[in-house]
Amino acid sequence: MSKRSTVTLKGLAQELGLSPSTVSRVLNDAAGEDSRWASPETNRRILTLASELGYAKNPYAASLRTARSGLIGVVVPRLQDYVLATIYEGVDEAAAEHGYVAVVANSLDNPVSHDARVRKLMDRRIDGLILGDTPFDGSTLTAIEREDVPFVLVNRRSPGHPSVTCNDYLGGRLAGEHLAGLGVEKVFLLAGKDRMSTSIDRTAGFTEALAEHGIELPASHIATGGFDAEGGEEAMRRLLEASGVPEAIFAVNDFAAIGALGVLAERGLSAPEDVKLVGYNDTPLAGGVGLTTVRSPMHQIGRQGLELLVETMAGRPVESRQLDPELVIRTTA
Amino acid sequence: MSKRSTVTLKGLAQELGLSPSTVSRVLNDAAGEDSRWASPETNRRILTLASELGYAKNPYAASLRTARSGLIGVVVPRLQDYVLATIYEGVDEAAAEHGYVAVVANSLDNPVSHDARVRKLMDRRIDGLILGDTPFDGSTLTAIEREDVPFVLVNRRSPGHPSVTCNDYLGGRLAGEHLAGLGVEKVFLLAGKDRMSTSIDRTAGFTEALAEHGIELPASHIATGGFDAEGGEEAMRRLLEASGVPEAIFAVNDFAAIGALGVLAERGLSAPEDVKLVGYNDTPLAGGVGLTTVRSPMHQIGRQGLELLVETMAGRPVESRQLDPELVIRTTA
DNA sequence: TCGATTGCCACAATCGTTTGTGTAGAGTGA
DNA sequence: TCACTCTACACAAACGATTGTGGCAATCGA
Repeated sequence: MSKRSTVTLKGLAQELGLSPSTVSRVLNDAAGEDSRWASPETNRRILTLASELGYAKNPYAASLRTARSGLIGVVVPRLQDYVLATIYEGVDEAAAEHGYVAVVANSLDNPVSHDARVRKLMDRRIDGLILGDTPFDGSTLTAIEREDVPFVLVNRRSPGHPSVTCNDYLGGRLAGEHLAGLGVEKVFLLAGKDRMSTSIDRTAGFTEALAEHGIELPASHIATGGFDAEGGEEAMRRLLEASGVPEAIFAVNDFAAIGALGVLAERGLSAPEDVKLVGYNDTPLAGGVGLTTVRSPMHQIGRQGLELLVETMAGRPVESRQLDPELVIRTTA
Repeated sequence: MSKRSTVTLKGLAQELGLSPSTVSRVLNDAAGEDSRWASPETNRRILTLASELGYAKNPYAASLRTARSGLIGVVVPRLQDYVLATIYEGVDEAAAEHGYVAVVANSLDNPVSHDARVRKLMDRRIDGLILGDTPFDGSTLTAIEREDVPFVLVNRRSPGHPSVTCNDYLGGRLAGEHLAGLGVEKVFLLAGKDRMSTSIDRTAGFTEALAEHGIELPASHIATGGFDAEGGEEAMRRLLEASGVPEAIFAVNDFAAIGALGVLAERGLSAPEDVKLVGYNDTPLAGGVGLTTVRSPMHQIGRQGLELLVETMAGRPVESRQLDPELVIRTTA
């Protein structure tokens, strides 16, 4: 714990009367105390002096030599979004366990911004990339594939690329089954951003489950929009305007659901009395307002995303994972 | 845009028939096209070839030589918190403008975790540090002051250290004045975590404003707790249990306010009919549920925090800044 | 016309690690 | 006893930039 660690490998070696190479090998050996690179006695001396002097390797010198940075880039649409923030926490946690440090960037779901952010991360010589903002068609991936940095997708999937996501199709089904079980007939769907697998899959699962129960979902009962409260409000207003009041609503995102709830309240409508409402993700606020919702394993998605990435970085073949969601029944449906 | 940029400074120089030093100076000169380090002709040749080949300097080699990393560390209690996520976005944005890249870490408001995260950032040789999790007494700062890395506080202040915060005292006053103007007498305060300036200052401003209107706030009407929905629920329950139903409530955080709203709803109480409610920060959800709240300039706090940091890194003297909040009246009060 | 300046550029040391290659001595087996 | 294999290290060459120093022409001032 000295002033701004100025203790170097060479310094250590000198102090110990050893050569830097030996000290380096011992310090880097995972075996630690009983590294095979030096005598037990020497091992001990190196380790203790290093910790005494608070030696911390200069990551730049090391990276320069090894051409590995120990950095993992993460790009998300927006960190303000609780869902992505949670996923990132999972990534960060797992990254730390594997000795990496994660660096995030917001793409705002804007291709230009996306490319700029990715480039900036590349310039930092990241060892791998985790993408949380990839559309279903994978259109933002072309620039990345040209460089040959390993990457994996999280939250949103795109066919042909390794990803870890929630099983959104199943999630949609859970919501559909539940609502169908409630005996409703006229239902609205706040579908989120089209082109994203989260929307596409949840929508597919939902409509299919409804169909199996003889409930049909005309296009006029579906509205796309943002995944946030504002997006939910807006979509809700449009549907209300065009098709009147429904018996039930499925919003593919809790925030959108809460936005919808606000709009309903304006009209003097409340859930579940006037209309059943189910959301998606189970964010803390859902608990706060008693929202019935589909819980997605956000944190796990992040963790496993990172793990999948280290696999691909190690050159091992990987396959995408889908984590199961779970229906959480509260009061709104 | 070649494969994983393997083009180096030396390579560029060779290609151009120049020495690396010249190329380096020109490339690093902010003057760009008309750098004074080489002839106009040479300047042009260097710049164009560099961009043609997609040359990106190896930041590790550069950092090794210059002992500057271009990295700014940011530690926040939790990125899941919308407020901190927004502040971070501000930091990140301003950092990019100044040529830095920001790296975040969650401390969870846990001293052990805090120290570990800071250490990890230090090991990465960050050039500066932005702290969003400092308690009023500055107790988490001792380890940091020992190293001599420049740092600034954001969101929460601590006397004697440079910080940029919301003028929370004023924010508290705004809430107090507003509620007093509504003619209420029995009011509750959900004060958040004690020991944090955000709580302390908002509480002080609020109670003083009330006092000026002859309204007193006994200790039994104040509850501390987390800054999230859960914390708000819990605190609300305790107060309700101990002191009955109030006429008004000020929660120092929107999420806590929404949590309280949920608890009120359970009891069949609603705002503003049964009880007036005002929150703090003006997060998007506040708009969604019609919450009257004090808007704090979160994004700006982040931006200016970074700017204050670059000032101190440049060795210039700085002083703390307090940004003014603004009352946003919606429906709950 | 001559010394001084300026413009333009090259040399070479250096930052702190990592890692391929050597090597002296101790131990081992036949 | 001899040829070998280990053990336990040391040497030295990278990695890719930055930067102090220096040199050679051309130009300038007086």
